[in-house]
Amino acid sequence: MPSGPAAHADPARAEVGLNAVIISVDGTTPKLLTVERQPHEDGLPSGHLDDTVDRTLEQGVRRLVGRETGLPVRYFEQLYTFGDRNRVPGGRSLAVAYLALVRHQGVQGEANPSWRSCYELFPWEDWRDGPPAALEGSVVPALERWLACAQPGELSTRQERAELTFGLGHARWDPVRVLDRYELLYELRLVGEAAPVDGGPGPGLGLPLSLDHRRIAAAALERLRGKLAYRPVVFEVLPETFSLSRLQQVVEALAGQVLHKQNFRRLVGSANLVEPTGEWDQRTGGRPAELYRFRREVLRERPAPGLGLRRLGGP
Amino acid sequence: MPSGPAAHADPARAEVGLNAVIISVDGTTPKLLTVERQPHEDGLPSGHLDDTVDRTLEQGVRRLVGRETGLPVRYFEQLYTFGDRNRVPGGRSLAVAYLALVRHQGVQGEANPSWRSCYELFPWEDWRDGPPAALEGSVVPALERWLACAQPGELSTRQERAELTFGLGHARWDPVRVLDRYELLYELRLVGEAAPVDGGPGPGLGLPLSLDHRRIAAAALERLRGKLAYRPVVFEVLPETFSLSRLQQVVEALAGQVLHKQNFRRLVGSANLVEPTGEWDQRTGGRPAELYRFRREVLRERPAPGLGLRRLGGP
DNA sequence: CAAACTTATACTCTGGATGAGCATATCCCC
DNA sequence: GGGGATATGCTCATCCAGAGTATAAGTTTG
Repeated sequence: MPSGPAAHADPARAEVGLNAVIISVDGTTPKLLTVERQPHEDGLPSGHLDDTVDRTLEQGVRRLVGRETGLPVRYFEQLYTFGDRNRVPGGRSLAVAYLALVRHQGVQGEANPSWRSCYELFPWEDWRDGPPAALEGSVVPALERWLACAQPGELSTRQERAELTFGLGHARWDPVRVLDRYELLYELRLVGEAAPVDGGPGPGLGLPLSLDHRRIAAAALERLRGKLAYRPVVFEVLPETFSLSRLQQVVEALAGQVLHKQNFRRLVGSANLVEPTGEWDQRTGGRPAELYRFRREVLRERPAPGLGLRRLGGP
Repeated sequence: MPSGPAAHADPARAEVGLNAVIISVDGTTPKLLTVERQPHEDGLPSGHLDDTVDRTLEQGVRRLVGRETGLPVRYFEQLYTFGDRNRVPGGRSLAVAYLALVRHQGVQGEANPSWRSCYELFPWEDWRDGPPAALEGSVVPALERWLACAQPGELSTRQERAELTFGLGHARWDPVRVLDRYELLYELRLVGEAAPVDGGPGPGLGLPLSLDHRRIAAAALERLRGKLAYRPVVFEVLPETFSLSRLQQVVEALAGQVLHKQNFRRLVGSANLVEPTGEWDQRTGGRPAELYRFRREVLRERPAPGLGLRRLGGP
């Protein structure tokens, strides 16, 4: 914020870019929206702040998402502002990134928007069917090479970092540390945006995006997973009514982890975030499930009590 | 981020402002640095991004802090980007706010920098000597008036929000919810920046700052208190060596809460964040205290294990 | 139609972390 | 050397998260 009207040397007016990481859950798959930025190169929906119409940053993002996707966004949250001069070719571009949550629905438009599984971008993040193949197959060997070529003094530090980041050794996998993991893989040149190292495994892990967009997506997934535990954000990707099993399914999809069913129910119940509707879902294939509704009043009670999952507890 | 070089209609170039909330601890008082922006009006150190010298946003803040205060900053963290068009008089100003931590030392300069107690700005946030006077004296009565004039449907919602935000009724005081509290007080017109309501208490609670700077400071304190629990940030305001009591004192100052001494030690010990130096502080006035040093290696182990205070546990 | 299976829901047990108190050690000051 | 103050070590109760077991209420199948 300027100390005065800053009349003199025109201090660095910068273009204000906006990026949106739009996330939804389709069945059991968490998805994010990409657009075609070049032929055969996808990236996040992006645009610029337009001073003539956007009163706030969030309104700018809202306009941008509307234009590129037409999706009705149910939740916005500012993620981070990127301002490195060398971040994009051609000089400074300041970009404010937002996380947006929507209920899943189809999209089409001239920018070729499409839904991508989050785990297409981050194949090592989905532990619902046990340790992901990408971990054992690519990450662990690469980590071992990285440890092998460490300076003697660095070794224990590298080792500890690797174990904590990827939950190896004694450490437990922490679903939230998405960005840490992406950045370590970037250092290891295991993801496509980083130029592959000689003799490294060919194409790189996961689907690359333009520029640093996959990094931004990692930050978004990290933020979302973190928030699941202490803010009621899941409900923004769910329909009006849902069974508790569906709620758990969606949380598991986003967290990339299976949860203990009974304990999940206990927590949801004690958090007082949902109320029964009296209706029942008959299409379960077993005993019908009661349908619940999010008690949206809790959003007014500002310190929203959260889902109760204090730590995303895995099995 | 631009889809192309954006040559055409010059999409909304904005001035990029920078704000810094510089925090340290002086004895048992957490302090933040203000500068004189107008005669008799203090605010946060602010400036603009300078494209010719600042390669990154953080470098811009570093330069700004250096110019206005000369303080050596030990930790930077981006807080939030404010972009409302009507935020400051005279059109859009985009401002990126940063939290900065320094070891305490004197400052002087032409902008009249001075250290202010955080609790001069937020008198209701310091619970170390029991419930703060400002709570009982001003906040609670104002909350009761606010509840009294609620619509019938709103009452329970308002009540729940008031209780959760300020730890009244069954709810416990949560040291982290600094911003929630400030914003509620702003709505109640209890803080000086908001125009006083008719019949409201005169001057408003706490020291006001320019524009929305006190709100930014609240966001900073909230972030810092939150981080105390899971990232080793306290050490950035402490000297190289310190006793465990001093460490606890500083945490208590920032958290605005007294902690159980024995449990604090247990946690610090198990978190493995500090190591004994073998030296002893003789000036304790009692049994000498062993001096410890932060194991700075843990910062390399990226998912920094945190202080162990999973919740800032009060008595 | 009954057995087998699937899914939902309820209750119990256990280990660990957290909150709180008691006890001891080592200094200073009088 | 006793009292006060601070540091440090240990124990106990409580709560909660993780994990297991049991029951209810449907669908599918022989």
